[in-house]
Amino acid sequence: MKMYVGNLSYDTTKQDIETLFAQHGQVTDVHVPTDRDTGRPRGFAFVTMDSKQSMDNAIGSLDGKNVDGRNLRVNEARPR
DNA sequence: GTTGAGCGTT
Repeated sequence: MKMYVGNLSYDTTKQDIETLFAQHGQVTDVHVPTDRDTGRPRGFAFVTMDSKQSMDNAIGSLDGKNVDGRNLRVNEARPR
């Protein structure tokens, strides 16, 4: 139950994401990768939820949502 | 600014 959250503002934190997604289902994990060289957020994140239902619900409600001046992109994550 | 790490040879 992993999904990709892209087009994030660099001001959006892990905490912000967790709060957003928790409103649509049970969030089990949030990961915000930072650039290995610059230490800067990369502008996207990964959220894991407890079920596909939660995931679909969150995607349907949050994809395209304007947060911090940017429209979120939410969909199922690709394999790493 | 669009698909995760870190160690250090998988």
